[in-house]
Amino acid sequence: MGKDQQPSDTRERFIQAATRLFSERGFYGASMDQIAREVGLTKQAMIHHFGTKEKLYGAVLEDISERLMDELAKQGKETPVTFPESIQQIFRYTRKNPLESRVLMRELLDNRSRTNRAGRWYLKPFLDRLNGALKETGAWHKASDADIAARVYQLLGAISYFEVSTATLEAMYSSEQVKSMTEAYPELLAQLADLPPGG
Amino acid sequence: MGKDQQPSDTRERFIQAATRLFSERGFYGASMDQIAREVGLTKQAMIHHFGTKEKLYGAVLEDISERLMDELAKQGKETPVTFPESIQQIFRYTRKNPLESRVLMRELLDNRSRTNRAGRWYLKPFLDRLNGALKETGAWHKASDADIAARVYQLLGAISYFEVSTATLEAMYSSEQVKSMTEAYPELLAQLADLPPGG
DNA sequence: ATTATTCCCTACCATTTGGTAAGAGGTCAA
DNA sequence: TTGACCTCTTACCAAATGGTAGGGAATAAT
Repeated sequence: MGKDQQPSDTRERFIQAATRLFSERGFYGASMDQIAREVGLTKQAMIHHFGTKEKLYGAVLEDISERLMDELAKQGKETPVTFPESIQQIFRYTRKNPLESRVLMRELLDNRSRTNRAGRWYLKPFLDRLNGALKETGAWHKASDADIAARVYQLLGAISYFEVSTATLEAMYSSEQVKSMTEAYPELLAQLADLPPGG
Repeated sequence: MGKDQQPSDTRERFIQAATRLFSERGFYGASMDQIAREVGLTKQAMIHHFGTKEKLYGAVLEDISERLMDELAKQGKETPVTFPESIQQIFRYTRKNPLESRVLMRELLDNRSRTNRAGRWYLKPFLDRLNGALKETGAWHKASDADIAARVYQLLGAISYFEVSTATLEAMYSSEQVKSMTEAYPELLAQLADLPPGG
């Protein structure tokens, strides 16, 4: 937020560790002491940087949101890309950064109960950007904003859910099966992303 | 599990309260004291019935799994139903029972970190049943188990994710938009469920 | 040289956590 | 009537929780 926001390295390391622990155990399950010790500093050092646990968590979300935006920006820089490609890229990104998917998913779950005080929803710009991309796509020019948002959300849902549940899948099915599912998934996503709107 | 498993009413009430609080705050966020006070009894009374927090949680999962199976069984009783109809029914069910969706989603998230000791995965029969239903569908007869599981998982993912994130959606978009998205969603699901396998 | 600021520490603290110990009151069988 | 459960209670407990208070060392600004 305000301030100069120099990464300060230490701050960055706290955010990294917090991302890991929040992703594994959730907001309530991860303790400040744990996170700080992961970095090799004390809980109070962390409090010095972030103030409260809530604010630390906010910093983590902000960080994730930025990375997702960067990913999309990076993509569009050279070649104009299609919407399905964007979706596949997000999928690949979440595969490479599973921790962030988990934090995001948890945020959606916790959001309702934790006081949504700031009212600031860190992911909104990212979603708006995807919505815009879909709107530019052939059959979607005339689609309503709601239809567009629904499709985008469905795709993100499928992506997050897949990533998040991989561990469970592996416990239920053979790891070969999981592997072939994982490989087949981008194509499935692309199919769905290409599906024209409405019934 | 073992024992006679008489519902015992009190036990049932504990499970109900636990479902609510686990869905709102997750495994770590919900305290035994909170849950018990919700029922109007003491934490120790609850411990008497369930032993530990983990076991209480297990009972909650077991309960949810049973309800989902019942829902599918109820459906198939009179008319043979199509796979898309099953999916839509699950969607309607999760809409009516949002707490359970949330608990399920959280379970997927927590599963990895919490010692998956029992190795018992309460949802497996439910998933197997859906997989079976899809296999009976036209173009899916020859599809691989992995492809089938992938499709089922994608659909369940889209359903859970949608339900779970409704609160967040409402914070981001107008509630009218959310409403129309919600109404459009079953058709989207049916479309996806009808989509033939492979690329 | 001195002040202010940043970063991090030790020392606490009240509260809450999951869980144990021991027993009270009731029901039911022998 | 005795004794064995079952259900639920009060009384504890050690450990962990998020957070405060205050200071020490280094760096930067004056």
